Amino acid sequence: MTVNRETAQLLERVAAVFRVKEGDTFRVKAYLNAAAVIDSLTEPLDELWRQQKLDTIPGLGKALIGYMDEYFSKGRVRHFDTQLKKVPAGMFALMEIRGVGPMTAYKIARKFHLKDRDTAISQLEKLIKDGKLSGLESFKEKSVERLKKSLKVKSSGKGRILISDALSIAEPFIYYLMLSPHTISAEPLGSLRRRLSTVGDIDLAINTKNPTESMSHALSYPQISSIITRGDKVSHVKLKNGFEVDIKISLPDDWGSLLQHYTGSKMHNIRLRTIAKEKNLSLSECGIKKGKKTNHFKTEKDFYRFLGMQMIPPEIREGAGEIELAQKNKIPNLIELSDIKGDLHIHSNFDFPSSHDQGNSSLHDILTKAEALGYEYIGISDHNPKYSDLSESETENILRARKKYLEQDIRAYEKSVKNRGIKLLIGLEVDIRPGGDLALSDKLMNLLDYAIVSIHSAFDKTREENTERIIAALSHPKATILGHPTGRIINSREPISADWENIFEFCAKYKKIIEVNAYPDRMDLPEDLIKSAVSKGVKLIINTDSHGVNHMEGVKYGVWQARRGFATKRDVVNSLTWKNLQTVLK
DNA sequence: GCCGTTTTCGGCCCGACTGTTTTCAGTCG
Repeated sequence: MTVNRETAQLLERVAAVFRVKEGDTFRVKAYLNAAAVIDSLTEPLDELWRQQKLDTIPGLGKALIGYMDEYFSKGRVRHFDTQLKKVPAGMFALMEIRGVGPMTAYKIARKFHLKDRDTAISQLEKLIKDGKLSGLESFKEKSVERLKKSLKVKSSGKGRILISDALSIAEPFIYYLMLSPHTISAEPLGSLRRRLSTVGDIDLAINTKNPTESMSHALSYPQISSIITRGDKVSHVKLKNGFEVDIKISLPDDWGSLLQHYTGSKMHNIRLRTIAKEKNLSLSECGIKKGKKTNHFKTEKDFYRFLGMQMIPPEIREGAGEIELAQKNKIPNLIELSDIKGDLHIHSNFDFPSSHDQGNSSLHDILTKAEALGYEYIGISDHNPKYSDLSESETENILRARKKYLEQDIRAYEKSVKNRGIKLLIGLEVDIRPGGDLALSDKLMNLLDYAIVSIHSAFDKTREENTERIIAALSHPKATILGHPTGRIINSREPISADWENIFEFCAKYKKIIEVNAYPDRMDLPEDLIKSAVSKGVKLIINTDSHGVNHMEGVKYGVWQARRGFATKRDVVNSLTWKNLQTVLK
């Protein structure tokens, strides 16, 4: 578990104790809000604490910052320990079951003395089996059945998945929804619509004049294994592949309100409603209430306009200042997929002793795909030849042979299809070694059109060491691009620790380019670092890191990620024409 | 607990769904 999730969970548990032990619901809200904010951070909380930047996090005030100080310096918080001791610890395990909140969990854990977090669930299962649970106050047959169902779901439940995987589940469902003559339109909602790199639940919305028919059509989707809740406006189902999907329905007159409401984020909506409340407006998925009159909205643009602000793109609705910008009409024109004119991080299948995995597509296939994507140029950036096994002259021979091979290939391609003249750059992805030197000599670096430099080893160096090695690597004149900067692999490897402000200042000064790697399990840079880079005037490049032509279509993930970091066309060098790109790479 | 272009006090988003409590509490997003 990451440090952010651990800390958020601690706050959630303390909040749960406050919830069941005293009446102060606003303190509970404050703790849960802080937990949600910490969860949404992409930088590790302990890192921010070391840099004394906790006071920049909204929702953390004097008291909580004090507790965080204690937590990170001593490993525990006395006040929290005192609170947590007031309840049987088994309740925290029960709270992980869907439909079981603090009150229910506490009621069960107290009655049956579930004191152990690790065994509480199995004890609960036994209690149900023995029929002892229905003895509880206001917990009858139906509640037990519901609990049983949730326990089943829990055991096969899945965590957050990559946006690419979420889309592959959502898109066939949306296609199915469109088959109904009652469906006017259908869209993803929530984190999927905001294009987060990972998605928990999949939410889908249906725009229809016949809600009853549309809901029953949706619930007949053949991939559904069970219907968890069923309502006129909202239903919740589980698919055969184990993922859960929320289905929301709206009439055309309320489509804008519904999209706005369920796209969130929660923080965005809370912020928006707090502002609206000051004008005596009440916001919900049903529209905007002013006194007794409810205003309806067919589009989100109308919804935001009514509130006196610009339409806010879904990707930046995180309650992180975008509302204030929209009120001042200052939402930037975010980069779009159609702005992208090329991809400079593509691995080919040219065969040589490479330091890491090679691509599996030929240049011919890569060019064909590039043309389909409407590109003006591409760059081939295979990994450098093995550093320790080869002499400099052997490496040189490989690089020269590769250049010859690729150039032959592009000439053959041009002849065969009379293409529009896609320009080819022959580059390399060069390892940044643990000490900051490159895995290619200065002399050989000069054979390249450009180099992407990336960390592929020694991820656990200190913040200072990583900062130094990255700056050292980027100091080579040919090292123009820093590839997948943080090295994170979502759900499997943490980002490296580095002083990014320092690195970005170096990049701005020496015109080095930071990659936004669009590979779905990388999505690297994280969005808050993109924001920081953009604010310092650093140029970005959105690359796919393709190891096969099908990966090249994934550029959209990088564009979405860049949008989440407030990047505009001006910030992204592969939106430049071929001519202008060449001057940037020089 | 947090927060502030009407505020350092007095507010704190809003509604759907479920089950059981005949008017609401708990949970979720």
